[in-house]
Amino acid sequence: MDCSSWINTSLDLNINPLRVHEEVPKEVESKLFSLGMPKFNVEECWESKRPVKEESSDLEEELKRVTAENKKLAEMLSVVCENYNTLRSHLMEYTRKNGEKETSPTSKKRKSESSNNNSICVMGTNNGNSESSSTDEESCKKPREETMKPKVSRVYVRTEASDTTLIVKDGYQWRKYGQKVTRDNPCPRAYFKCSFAPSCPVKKKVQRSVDDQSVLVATYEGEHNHPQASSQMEATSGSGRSVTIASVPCAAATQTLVTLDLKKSKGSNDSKSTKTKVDTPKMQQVLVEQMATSLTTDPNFRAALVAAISGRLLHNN
DNA sequence: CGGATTTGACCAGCGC
DNA sequence: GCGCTGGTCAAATCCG
Repeated sequence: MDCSSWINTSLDLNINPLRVHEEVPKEVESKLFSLGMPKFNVEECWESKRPVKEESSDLEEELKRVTAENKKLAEMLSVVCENYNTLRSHLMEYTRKNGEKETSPTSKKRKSESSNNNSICVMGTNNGNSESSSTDEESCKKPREETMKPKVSRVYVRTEASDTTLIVKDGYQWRKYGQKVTRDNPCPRAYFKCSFAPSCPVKKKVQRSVDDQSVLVATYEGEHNHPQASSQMEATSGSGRSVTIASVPCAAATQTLVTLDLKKSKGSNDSKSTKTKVDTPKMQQVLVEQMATSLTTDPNFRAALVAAISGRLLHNN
Protein backbone atom coordinates (compact mmCIF):
# COMPACT_ATOMS: atom_id res chain seq x y z
CA MET A 1 0.00 0.00 0.00
CA ASP A 2 1.27 3.39 -0.85
CA CYS A 3 0.95 5.47 2.24
CA SER A 4 1.25 8.65 0.30
CA SER A 5 -2.09 7.95 -1.26
CA TRP A 6 -3.91 8.61 1.92
CA ILE A 7 -1.74 10.84 4.03
CA ASN A 8 0.04 13.79 2.65
CA THR A 9 3.28 13.88 4.53
CA SER A 10 4.80 16.55 2.42
CA LEU A 11 6.36 19.31 4.46
CA ASP A 12 5.85 21.66 1.58
CA LEU A 13 9.12 23.41 2.07
CA ASN A 14 8.94 25.37 -1.13
CA ILE A 15 8.67 28.70 0.56
CA ASN A 16 8.29 31.73 -1.60
CA PRO A 17 11.83 33.00 -2.11
CA LEU A 18 10.66 36.57 -2.47
CA ARG A 19 9.87 36.68 1.20
CA VAL A 20 13.18 35.34 2.34
CA HIS A 21 14.55 38.66 3.37
CA GLU A 22 11.37 39.80 4.96
CA GLU A 23 10.12 37.34 7.49
CA VAL A 24 9.13 33.76 8.06
CA PRO A 25 5.85 33.06 6.31
CA LYS A 26 3.08 33.29 8.85
CA GLU A 27 1.70 29.85 8.06
CA VAL A 28 5.11 28.24 8.48
CA GLU A 29 5.72 30.05 11.73
CA SER A 30 2.35 29.17 13.18
CA LYS A 31 2.71 25.59 11.98
CA LEU A 32 6.04 25.20 13.70
CA PHE A 33 4.78 26.94 16.80
CA SER A 34 1.75 24.66 16.97
CA LEU A 35 4.05 21.68 16.70
CA GLY A 36 5.90 22.83 19.77
CA MET A 37 8.85 24.17 17.86
CA PRO A 38 10.55 27.20 19.33
CA LYS A 39 9.97 30.29 17.29
CA PHE A 40 13.01 30.90 15.22
CA ASN A 41 13.94 33.77 13.04
CA VAL A 42 15.01 32.99 9.53
CA GLU A 43 16.23 36.53 9.27
CA GLU A 44 18.69 35.78 12.01
CA CYS A 45 19.77 32.59 10.33
CA TRP A 46 20.20 34.52 7.17
CA GLU A 47 22.04 37.37 8.80
CA SER A 48 24.33 35.02 10.64
CA LYS A 49 25.44 33.61 7.35
CA ARG A 50 26.01 36.96 5.74
CA PRO A 51 29.49 37.46 7.09
CA VAL A 52 30.60 34.47 5.11
CA LYS A 53 28.90 35.43 1.87
CA GLU A 54 32.23 35.90 0.18
CA GLU A 55 33.23 32.44 1.10
CA SER A 56 31.08 30.82 -1.48
CA SER A 57 32.74 27.49 -1.02
CA ASP A 58 31.53 27.40 2.54
CA LEU A 59 28.05 28.19 1.40
CA GLU A 60 28.12 25.47 -1.19
CA GLU A 61 29.35 23.08 1.39
CA GLU A 62 26.60 24.08 3.73
CA LEU A 63 24.11 23.75 0.92
CA LYS A 64 25.30 20.26 0.14
CA ARG A 65 25.10 19.29 3.76
CA VAL A 66 21.57 20.62 4.10
CA THR A 67 20.51 18.99 0.86
CA ALA A 68 21.88 15.70 2.11
CA GLU A 69 20.00 16.13 5.36
CA ASN A 70 16.87 16.91 3.48
CA LYS A 71 17.30 13.75 1.47
CA LYS A 72 17.94 11.81 4.63
CA LEU A 73 14.76 13.21 6.14
CA ALA A 74 12.77 12.13 3.12
CA GLU A 75 14.23 8.66 3.40
CA MET A 76 13.46 8.53 7.11
CA LEU A 77 9.91 9.52 6.38
CA SER A 78 9.51 6.78 3.83
CA VAL A 79 10.94 4.27 6.29
CA VAL A 80 8.48 5.45 8.93
CA CYS A 81 5.68 5.02 6.42
CA GLU A 82 6.85 1.55 5.55
CA ASN A 83 7.06 0.56 9.19
CA TYR A 84 3.63 1.96 9.80
CA ASN A 85 2.17 0.02 6.91
CA THR A 86 3.83 -3.17 8.08
CA LEU A 87 2.50 -2.74 11.59
CA ARG A 88 -0.91 -1.89 10.23
CA SER A 89 -1.09 -5.00 8.08
CA HIS A 90 0.04 -7.09 11.03
CA LEU A 91 -2.68 -5.56 13.14
CA MET A 92 -5.31 -6.26 10.49
CA GLU A 93 -4.14 -9.82 10.17
CA TYR A 94 -4.17 -10.27 13.92
CA THR A 95 -7.65 -8.78 14.20
CA ARG A 96 -8.94 -11.05 11.46
CA LYS A 97 -7.41 -14.12 13.06
CA ASN A 98 -8.81 -13.11 16.40
CA GLY A 99 -12.22 -12.72 14.84
CA GLU A 100 -12.10 -16.15 13.24
CA LYS A 101 -11.07 -17.63 16.53
CA GLU A 102 -13.99 -16.08 18.34
CA THR A 103 -16.47 -16.89 15.63
CA SER A 104 -15.51 -20.48 15.33
CA PRO A 105 -17.98 -23.29 15.88
CA THR A 106 -20.90 -22.32 18.00
CA SER A 107 -23.95 -24.42 18.10
CA LYS A 108 -26.61 -22.04 19.26
CA LYS A 109 -27.73 -19.16 17.15
CA ARG A 110 -28.37 -16.51 19.78
CA LYS A 111 -25.52 -17.41 22.04
CA SER A 112 -23.16 -16.96 19.16
CA GLU A 113 -24.60 -13.59 18.38
CA SER A 114 -23.95 -12.26 21.82
CA SER A 115 -20.38 -13.43 21.76
CA ASN A 116 -19.82 -12.43 18.22
CA ASN A 117 -19.48 -8.71 18.47
CA ASN A 118 -15.82 -8.97 17.83
CA SER A 119 -15.53 -5.87 15.82
CA ILE A 120 -16.83 -2.54 16.88
CA CYS A 121 -16.49 0.67 14.97
CA VAL A 122 -17.95 3.90 16.04
CA MET A 123 -18.51 5.69 12.92
CA GLY A 124 -17.71 7.08 10.84
CA THR A 125 -15.58 4.28 9.74
CA ASN A 126 -17.55 1.21 9.36
CA ASN A 127 -16.43 -1.92 7.81
CA GLY A 128 -17.91 -2.78 4.50
CA ASN A 129 -14.83 -3.50 2.63
CA SER A 130 -14.27 -7.12 3.33
CA GLU A 131 -13.23 -9.18 0.40
CA SER A 132 -13.55 -12.79 1.31
CA SER A 133 -16.70 -14.72 1.87
CA SER A 134 -17.03 -17.48 4.36
CA THR A 135 -20.67 -18.45 4.01
CA ASP A 136 -23.31 -18.54 1.36
CA GLU A 137 -26.91 -17.55 1.69
CA GLU A 138 -27.98 -21.08 2.37
CA SER A 139 -25.82 -21.35 5.41
CA CYS A 140 -27.25 -18.14 6.74
CA LYS A 141 -30.70 -19.65 6.58
CA LYS A 142 -29.52 -22.68 8.47
CA PRO A 143 -27.63 -21.36 11.45
CA ARG A 144 -27.80 -24.64 13.23
CA GLU A 145 -25.53 -26.26 10.74
CA GLU A 146 -21.86 -26.52 11.50
CA THR A 147 -20.69 -23.58 9.51
CA MET A 148 -18.26 -20.77 9.96
CA LYS A 149 -20.07 -17.94 11.64
CA PRO A 150 -20.09 -14.80 9.58
CA LYS A 151 -17.89 -11.96 10.68
CA VAL A 152 -19.79 -9.43 12.72
CA SER A 153 -18.94 -5.80 12.98
CA ARG A 154 -20.80 -2.93 14.53
CA VAL A 155 -20.91 0.63 13.35
CA TYR A 156 -22.26 3.72 15.02
CA VAL A 157 -23.46 6.53 12.81
CA ARG A 158 -24.58 9.88 14.08
CA THR A 159 -27.65 11.31 12.40
CA GLU A 160 -30.31 13.82 13.19
CA ALA A 161 -32.59 12.58 15.94
CA SER A 162 -35.59 13.68 13.92
CA ASP A 163 -34.51 11.55 11.01
CA THR A 164 -36.68 8.46 11.25
CA THR A 165 -35.17 6.57 8.35
CA LEU A 166 -32.88 3.73 9.25
CA ILE A 167 -30.64 4.16 6.28
CA VAL A 168 -26.91 4.01 6.70
CA LYS A 169 -25.19 4.80 3.48
CA ASP A 170 -22.00 2.79 3.41
CA GLY A 171 -21.14 2.26 -0.21
CA TYR A 172 -23.12 -0.91 -0.69
CA GLN A 173 -26.61 -1.50 -1.98
CA TRP A 174 -29.08 -2.88 0.54
CA ARG A 175 -32.60 -4.26 0.32
CA LYS A 176 -34.75 -4.05 3.39
CA TYR A 177 -36.49 -7.32 4.15
CA GLY A 178 -37.87 -6.78 7.60
CA GLN A 179 -38.41 -4.54 10.56
CA LYS A 180 -38.99 -5.47 14.14
CA VAL A 181 -39.43 -3.76 17.47
CA THR A 182 -37.15 -5.45 19.94
CA ARG A 183 -37.61 -5.82 23.64
CA ASP A 184 -34.70 -3.75 24.83
CA ASN A 185 -35.22 -0.85 22.46
CA PRO A 186 -38.48 0.98 21.62
CA CYS A 187 -37.04 1.98 18.27
CA PRO A 188 -37.62 -0.55 15.50
CA ARG A 189 -34.76 -2.55 14.09
CA ALA A 190 -34.47 -2.76 10.32
CA TYR A 191 -33.05 -5.80 8.53
CA PHE A 192 -31.17 -5.43 5.27
CA LYS A 193 -29.58 -7.79 2.79
CA CYS A 194 -26.90 -6.81 0.36
CA SER A 195 -28.63 -6.56 -2.99
CA PHE A 196 -25.68 -5.55 -5.11
CA ALA A 197 -24.68 -9.15 -5.72
CA PRO A 198 -27.38 -11.86 -5.49
CA SER A 199 -24.98 -14.29 -3.90
CA CYS A 200 -23.63 -11.86 -1.35
CA PRO A 201 -24.33 -13.25 2.12
CA VAL A 202 -23.92 -10.00 4.01
CA LYS A 203 -26.75 -8.81 6.21
CA LYS A 204 -27.13 -5.60 8.09
CA LYS A 205 -29.24 -4.65 11.08
CA VAL A 206 -29.85 -1.00 11.81
CA GLN A 207 -31.33 0.32 15.01
CA ARG A 208 -31.21 3.54 16.96
CA SER A 209 -29.11 3.54 20.07
CA VAL A 210 -31.08 3.31 23.30
CA ASP A 211 -28.83 5.86 24.94
CA ASP A 212 -28.66 8.32 22.12
CA GLN A 213 -31.51 8.41 19.64
CA SER A 214 -29.44 10.38 17.22
CA VAL A 215 -27.02 7.48 16.84
CA LEU A 216 -27.74 4.64 14.47
CA VAL A 217 -26.23 1.29 15.31
CA ALA A 218 -25.56 -0.79 12.21
CA THR A 219 -24.54 -4.40 12.71
CA TYR A 220 -22.93 -6.13 9.75
CA GLU A 221 -22.89 -9.91 9.46
CA GLY A 222 -20.69 -11.66 6.96
CA GLU A 223 -18.35 -10.38 4.38
CA HIS A 224 -19.02 -9.04 0.91
CA ASN A 225 -17.93 -11.27 -1.95
CA HIS A 226 -17.93 -8.44 -4.45
CA PRO A 227 -16.26 -5.04 -4.78
CA GLN A 228 -17.71 -2.02 -3.11
CA ALA A 229 -20.36 -0.28 -5.17
CA SER A 230 -20.13 3.17 -3.69
CA SER A 231 -20.66 4.95 -6.96
CA GLN A 232 -23.84 3.07 -7.63
CA MET A 233 -24.98 3.69 -4.12
CA GLU A 234 -24.52 7.37 -4.32
CA ALA A 235 -26.53 7.44 -7.45
CA THR A 236 -29.39 5.32 -6.23
CA SER A 237 -29.83 5.98 -2.57
CA GLY A 238 -32.34 8.56 -1.62
CA SER A 239 -30.70 9.45 1.64
CA GLY A 240 -28.71 12.59 1.94
CA ARG A 241 -26.34 10.92 4.30
CA SER A 242 -23.20 9.65 2.83
CA VAL A 243 -20.65 7.47 4.51
CA THR A 244 -17.86 5.77 2.78
CA ILE A 245 -16.82 2.83 4.80
CA ALA A 246 -13.18 2.51 5.41
CA SER A 247 -11.33 -0.71 5.72
CA VAL A 248 -9.90 0.30 9.02
CA PRO A 249 -9.89 -2.84 11.10
CA CYS A 250 -12.81 -2.27 13.30
CA ALA A 251 -10.46 -2.56 16.09
CA ALA A 252 -11.78 -4.72 18.75
CA ALA A 253 -8.19 -4.35 19.79
CA THR A 254 -8.14 -0.62 20.10
CA GLN A 255 -11.80 0.22 20.56
CA THR A 256 -11.06 3.68 19.31
CA LEU A 257 -14.18 5.72 19.15
CA VAL A 258 -14.56 7.85 16.08
CA THR A 259 -17.90 9.40 15.42
CA LEU A 260 -18.96 10.94 12.16
CA ASP A 261 -21.47 13.70 12.24
CA LEU A 262 -23.51 13.06 9.15
CA LYS A 263 -25.53 16.20 9.52
CA LYS A 264 -22.80 18.14 7.81
CA SER A 265 -22.83 16.04 4.72
CA LYS A 266 -26.58 16.06 4.54
CA GLY A 267 -26.73 19.62 3.46
CA SER A 268 -24.04 19.13 0.94
CA ASN A 269 -24.61 17.57 -2.43
CA ASP A 270 -20.97 16.92 -2.88
CA SER A 271 -20.74 13.24 -2.15
CA LYS A 272 -16.99 13.39 -2.59
CA SER A 273 -16.68 15.56 0.46
CA THR A 274 -17.09 12.60 2.76
CA LYS A 275 -15.46 10.12 0.48
CA THR A 276 -11.97 9.04 1.40
CA LYS A 277 -9.83 6.36 -0.05
CA VAL A 278 -9.07 4.59 3.15
CA ASP A 279 -9.74 6.57 6.28
CA THR A 280 -12.05 9.28 7.38
CA PRO A 281 -10.68 12.77 7.59
CA LYS A 282 -10.77 12.53 11.37
CA MET A 283 -8.70 9.38 11.30
CA GLN A 284 -6.26 11.05 8.98
CA GLN A 285 -6.05 14.01 11.28
CA VAL A 286 -5.37 11.79 14.26
CA LEU A 287 -2.67 9.92 12.37
CA VAL A 288 -1.05 13.11 11.17
CA GLU A 289 -1.09 14.52 14.67
CA GLN A 290 0.46 11.36 16.03
CA MET A 291 3.17 11.47 13.41
CA ALA A 292 3.79 15.16 14.03
CA THR A 293 4.01 14.61 17.77
CA SER A 294 6.45 11.75 17.47
CA LEU A 295 8.58 13.68 15.04
CA THR A 296 8.64 16.96 16.94
CA THR A 297 9.66 15.31 20.19
CA ASP A 298 12.85 14.21 18.51
CA PRO A 299 15.47 16.96 19.03
CA ASN A 300 17.49 15.66 16.11
CA PHE A 301 14.50 16.01 13.87
CA ARG A 302 13.92 19.56 15.06
CA ALA A 303 17.48 20.59 14.34
CA ALA A 304 17.40 18.88 10.97
CA LEU A 305 14.12 20.54 10.10
CA VAL A 306 15.42 23.99 10.93
CA ALA A 307 18.52 23.30 8.88
CA ALA A 308 16.43 21.94 6.02
CA ILE A 309 14.15 24.97 5.95
CA SER A 310 16.99 27.47 6.08
CA GLY A 311 18.84 25.43 3.50
CA ARG A 312 15.84 25.49 1.23
CA LEU A 313 15.56 29.21 1.62
CA LEU A 314 19.18 29.57 0.63
CA HIS A 315 18.67 27.24 -2.27
CA ASN A 316 15.67 29.15 -3.57
CA ASN A 317 17.54 32.34 -3.34
C1' DC B 1 -44.82 -2.37 -14.69
C1' DG B 2 -40.98 -3.76 -12.06
C1' DG B 3 -38.31 -3.11 -8.11
C1' DA B 4 -38.22 -1.58 -3.34
C1' DT B 5 -40.48 -1.18 1.02
C1' DT B 6 -43.88 -2.32 4.56
C1' DT B 7 -45.88 -5.30 7.76
C1' DG B 8 -48.22 -9.21 9.76
C1' DA B 9 -47.39 -14.10 10.13
C1' DC B 10 -44.47 -17.75 10.91
C1' DC B 11 -40.36 -20.25 12.58
C1' DA B 12 -36.70 -21.44 15.67
C1' DG B 13 -33.67 -20.66 19.75
C1' DC B 14 -33.62 -20.02 24.51
C1' DG B 15 -34.92 -19.69 29.40
C1' DC B 16 -37.91 -21.16 32.91
C1' DG C 1 -43.60 -28.00 27.23
C1' DC C 2 -44.62 -23.29 26.93
C1' DG C 3 -44.01 -18.57 26.26
C1' DC C 4 -40.99 -14.93 24.90
C1' DT C 5 -38.08 -13.02 21.57
C1' DG C 6 -35.34 -12.26 17.39
C1' DG C 7 -35.03 -13.25 12.61
C1' DT C 8 -37.09 -14.21 8.16
C1' DC C 9 -40.72 -14.78 4.74
C1' DA C 10 -43.96 -13.21 1.55
C1' DA C 11 -48.17 -10.83 0.22
C1' DA C 12 -49.63 -6.19 -0.07
C1' DT C 13 -48.46 -1.70 -1.04
C1' DC C 14 -45.77 2.09 -2.71
C1' DC C 15 -43.15 4.61 -6.00
C1' DG C 16 -40.49 6.05 -9.98
